[in-house]
Amino acid sequence: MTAITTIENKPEKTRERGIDRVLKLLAYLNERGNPVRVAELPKALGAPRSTIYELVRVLTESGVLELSGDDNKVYFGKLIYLYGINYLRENDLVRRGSAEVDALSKLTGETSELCMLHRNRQAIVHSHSGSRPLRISSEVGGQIPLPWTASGRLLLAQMTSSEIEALLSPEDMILPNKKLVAVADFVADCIGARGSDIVASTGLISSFTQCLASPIRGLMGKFLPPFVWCCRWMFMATGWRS
Amino acid sequence: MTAITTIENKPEKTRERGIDRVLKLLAYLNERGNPVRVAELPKALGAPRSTIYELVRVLTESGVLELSGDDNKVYFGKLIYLYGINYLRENDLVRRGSAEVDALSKLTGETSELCMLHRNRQAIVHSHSGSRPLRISSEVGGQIPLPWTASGRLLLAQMTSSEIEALLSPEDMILPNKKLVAVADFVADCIGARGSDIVASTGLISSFTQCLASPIRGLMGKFLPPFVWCCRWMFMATGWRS
DNA sequence: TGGCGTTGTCTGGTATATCGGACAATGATC
DNA sequence: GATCATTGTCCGATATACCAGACAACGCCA
Repeated sequence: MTAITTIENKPEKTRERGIDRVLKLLAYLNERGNPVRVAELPKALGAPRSTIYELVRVLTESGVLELSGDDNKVYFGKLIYLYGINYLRENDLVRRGSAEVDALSKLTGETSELCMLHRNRQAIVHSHSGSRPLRISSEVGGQIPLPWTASGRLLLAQMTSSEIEALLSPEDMILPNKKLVAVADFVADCIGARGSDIVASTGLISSFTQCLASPIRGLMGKFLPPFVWCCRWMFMATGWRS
Repeated sequence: MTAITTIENKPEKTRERGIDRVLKLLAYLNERGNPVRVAELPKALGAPRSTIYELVRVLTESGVLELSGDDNKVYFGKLIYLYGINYLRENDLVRRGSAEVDALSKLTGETSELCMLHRNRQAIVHSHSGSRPLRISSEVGGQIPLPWTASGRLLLAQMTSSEIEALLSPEDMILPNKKLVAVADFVADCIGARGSDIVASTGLISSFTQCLASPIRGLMGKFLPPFVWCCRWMFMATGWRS
């Protein structure tokens, strides 16, 4: 469910600092969402082969990345997971939000998820699948195009039209059912979601699916900077019980 | 529950690559387990002030780290969390292990935790608190001295005596009740745990507490390299029901 | 079996990141 | 108000990381 993008391979002869390359490498792996062959990283990241092999060596030695499989694929390692759960110790939002999502899912029997805006996608931070035999859910860590869901509209509700348009890529405007979402319509939906406590969408990901999304606000009703969080429910329309 | 260590500040005039400094910085924050003032990092990491301020700037800009509070403290950012949950997509062990831990906790009513060996500590990867009014648990992400628990003994069971001794620091041999664990006794416990399916300890962290630990093995009964995983139960002795 | 493309490692040159130290701003103390 | 210690930024020198390109090994294909 994730789109693959390749970083522009500008043949400009500027050296790049190793740290910057590492950050891009991690972002790329996150964007891909699965292990990637080391050999394809130089081209994907627009970096020299020797540089990439050396960075991967350093990062796998430290445990930040791990090599897997027979064809020299690389992905996030357990150290990153360990560091990541440290984040929760100082950030109640994800912990409490996850607990609320679990509770909501049990209450309604439907898939509930905690999402955040990450770059130009929505990232699934926590997910609790519904209990009904037929249900839909996203994979935790996955990144979904914003135009596909009500939560996508809600996450962009506080932005200006030009800010919203800057985040959209042509391939993300195409729904899984191949239908095209008009940019103008999507922008209007986002702006229309402004100030709403709940936003709904129907039949975007597939027929009969509905998405309800609700913003997570900070104190005094303000959105948490940078306005990235929301809670959403994904369910088959036929099974909803209020 | 974490011990604070400072990286040796050797005044050797060797420059250090930025990536290496970043990895040490992340490891230090993980070890500390809470936000740290940026100003104390140079000394803690044995690095020049300008270098550290620059690295922190780059990492906070990218979202890997976040600044918090009024006194310029830094800790892991949401990007690290996001990258970390990606790890789960390709690593069933943590996901299934966490589910098992949850199930075990519900079954027994006691605190259950998934742990791994990380450097010279045991790291709490997942925890599910018991349901009884009085219960003990560790904080996810926290790192606990190995001599304090049965799981510590189990995690080191496959090592040689000298390997075990190399991992022990004097301050970790002191229990929360101020009693000193003899290195020789601890090493004997570890070696004694070899091949066991379950290891128990009583009254280490506090009187009346018991810890049961069980190894997580790979196929063919082998420990998963590098033999880092186990599941443990922490409970008050008076409440145990088999 | 030979040719080809890809992968992974290695090496020396040079562009620049790292560093020490200077300096200004800030807050605490006397 | 002066002094002191600490913090955070800045700058030029230089140690070295980054890079292009060479090379060996490997697998695939005709």
